[in-house]
Amino acid sequence: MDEYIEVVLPIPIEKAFTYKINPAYAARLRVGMRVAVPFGKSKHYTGLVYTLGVTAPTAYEAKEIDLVLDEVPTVNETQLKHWEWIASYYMCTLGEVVRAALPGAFLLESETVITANKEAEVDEEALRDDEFLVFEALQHQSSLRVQDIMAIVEKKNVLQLLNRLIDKEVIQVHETLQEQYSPKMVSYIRLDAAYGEENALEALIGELSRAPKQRVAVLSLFQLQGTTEKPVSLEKLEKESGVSRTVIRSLVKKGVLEEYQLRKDRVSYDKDSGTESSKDLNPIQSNALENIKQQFNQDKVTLLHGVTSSGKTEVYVKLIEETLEQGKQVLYLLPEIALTTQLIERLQSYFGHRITVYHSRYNLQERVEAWNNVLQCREKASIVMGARSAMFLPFKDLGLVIVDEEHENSFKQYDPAPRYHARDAAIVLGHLHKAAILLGSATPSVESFHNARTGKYGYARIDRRYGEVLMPEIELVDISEQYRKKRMKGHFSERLVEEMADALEHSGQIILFQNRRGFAPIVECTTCGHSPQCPNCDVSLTFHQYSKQLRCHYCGHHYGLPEACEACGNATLDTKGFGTEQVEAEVKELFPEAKVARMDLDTTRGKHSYAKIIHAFEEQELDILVGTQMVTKGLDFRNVRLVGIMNADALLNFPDFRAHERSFQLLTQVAGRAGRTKDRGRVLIQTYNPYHQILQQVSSGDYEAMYKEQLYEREQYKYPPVNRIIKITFKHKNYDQVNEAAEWFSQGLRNAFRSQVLGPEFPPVSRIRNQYIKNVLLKIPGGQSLAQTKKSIKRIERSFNAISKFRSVRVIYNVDYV
DNA sequence: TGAGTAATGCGT
DNA sequence: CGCATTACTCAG
Repeated sequence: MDEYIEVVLPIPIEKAFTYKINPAYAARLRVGMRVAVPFGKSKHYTGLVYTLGVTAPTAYEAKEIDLVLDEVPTVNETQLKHWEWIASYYMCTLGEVVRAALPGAFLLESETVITANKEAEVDEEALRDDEFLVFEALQHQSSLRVQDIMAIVEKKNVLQLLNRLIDKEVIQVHETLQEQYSPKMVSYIRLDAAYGEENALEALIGELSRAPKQRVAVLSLFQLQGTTEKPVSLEKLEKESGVSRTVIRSLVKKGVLEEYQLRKDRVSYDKDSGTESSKDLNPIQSNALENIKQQFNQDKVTLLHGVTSSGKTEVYVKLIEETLEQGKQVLYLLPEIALTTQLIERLQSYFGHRITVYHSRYNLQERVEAWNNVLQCREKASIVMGARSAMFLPFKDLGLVIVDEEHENSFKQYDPAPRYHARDAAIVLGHLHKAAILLGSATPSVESFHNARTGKYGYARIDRRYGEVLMPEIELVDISEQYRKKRMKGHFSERLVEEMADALEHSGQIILFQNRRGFAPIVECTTCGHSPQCPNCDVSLTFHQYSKQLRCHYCGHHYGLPEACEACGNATLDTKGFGTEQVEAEVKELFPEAKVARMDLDTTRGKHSYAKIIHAFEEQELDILVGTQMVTKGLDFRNVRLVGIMNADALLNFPDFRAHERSFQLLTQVAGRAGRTKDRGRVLIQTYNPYHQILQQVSSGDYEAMYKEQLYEREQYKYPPVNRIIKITFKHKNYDQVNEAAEWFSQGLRNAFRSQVLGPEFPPVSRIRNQYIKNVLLKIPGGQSLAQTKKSIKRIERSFNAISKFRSVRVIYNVDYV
């Protein structure tokens, strides 16, 4: 009797696929193991075993799996449950969740490999130009990938070419499947066993008298082995003896030394770190801690609302300690951007080697190791700190989930699917494990605060900064008035320049925040008003001074700044608006003595560049740091005396129901960077509109006023938290088709939901990478069943897809769109 | 999603 | 007409 299983593939297809299994495998197959399976005509994919022992399909002949890739399941049942929830809640396929959840190295895909056909004689004369190019390339390289061929012949479609080459018996094609993960091996050196005896060694030294370098190597090794019990690595021996690796290798060849390999963890910390005991809490913190524990006892998700630098981390540390004592695991989620070495080091000083860090800057191999550490419940994975994808790790027994900076909207994945909110998905995960769940923020999201207010969540508050540090003094500067009086120096008001000079004089540091990178967002011809646009997207190109380039921030298209206007030919191009680059340039002019650095997407591309800038600022090698959002998150600099916000209006005027909430959060967070020690910090906010409610609320630090006002507005206009929203996006390269499709779909929605449908509307940037975009917003009132609503949407989608002209329009769902 | 195939477009 | 590009279908 053949046995059959269901397999989930990491592709956006709703259903699982049935495969036949070799009876030899049947006994050891478990749900959650990875298997390699053939899929389609030539592809092989990695899939996850989803159901065992299903009945044989009748409608088709199931294929047989290629290979079982695991000894033990890579994914546990709790994870599968959690992923199913994500797929159904966020309206995507389980396969898409699997793709996002598993480290890339776990998901092997077959690749077509092209090799020369050694058997057949090739008649070079009979080859066409492009065929000859491939033939020639194969004389130098033993194998080529399809993408290599594309590069060689500079064409996208190489299928016909390959087929001709196969016919002419020039090449052979086959599929390979390779495990991408390999443990890191380190070479170690020891004396060959034959020289274990003292006199043998002495004789050896004598023998080597004519090879001084080799002799030094042997002596150093002997010395190293004498001082430590640990094995001596090749690298260490090289360093200690000052002898090159060729000399050592020649000794290995002679049989004097022996080289052997040991597996090494890519991610490891000193065993000694983490000995520091946790700090005693001040009364306010202990109070909060007690409060939190009480809420936990009632199984409530709890919101810790603590102002910037109030010492929330210390409270977390206490909770983590207690969880570890119960032998349970801890998940500590942070937005990517806040995962700075600063915070990680701080936690490591308490918990050291018990922490595993998991985020996007880790490479494939490191992620696999982290995954396996969690899977095996190793001590070093007792605490996992990471960005949103860390919650996909194979936890067995979570006792505590912390979501820090809970309000950050970067917790919501935007593209590709699954478009999940890590905070909300982590809460669900926590519930599955029956773990305690804590959300932390200085500026909670309106949603979470609302949940706390209505009693759904527990609530604890710390409203004073740690160590009696005062909240910074916030001053609003009216730049429209300054412009009128011609008091502005570039984009700097008189007040800001004064305060900067003062800060520098007292050797305090300064952070300047401008929410735009590049030099100027728009270049405009003063003669004809033309401004260069991106050919692929509906946006003006941003000017970048350092590269003298115009650049599109959506598709990356760029070219050198033209000398003259492309439309009228006059050399009268001017810039409009300003970004971080320009702020940096102006600062350098205003304060030529000061050391200035810039921190934005452009300066933090490299793997370590981010850490470098932060480190330099920490060590006070820099006086002024100019940056985008990046400077607002989780950084803790002792010596910042002044924070300047170059233009608050750019934030406030965002066309989005969350713009005000977000502005409040962002401004409060940046402001919080100032004065983290005894000296009271100063914050200057430049704006055209100093009487704006939000700015008033920021300067008085009145979170509740902001909350009340926002809640009122959202009740009026039926936005979250009173309603849920699903954004449905339509994408197609044809303008009319998007319009028609969106119109048809929203008509269907209106029939079902009437006035709850908003749009369709073009977003501010209505074309990206040559795709036109139109959005429809569906508002779902509190009482309405979400599951039922989604079913109706799916039903509409089915009839939508039945219309052939709509089928090529991509439909994207974004549930709880932020 | 991505590979294969059918349908359509393009230049001579 | 021969080839290349694009659209569409389907996978176990």
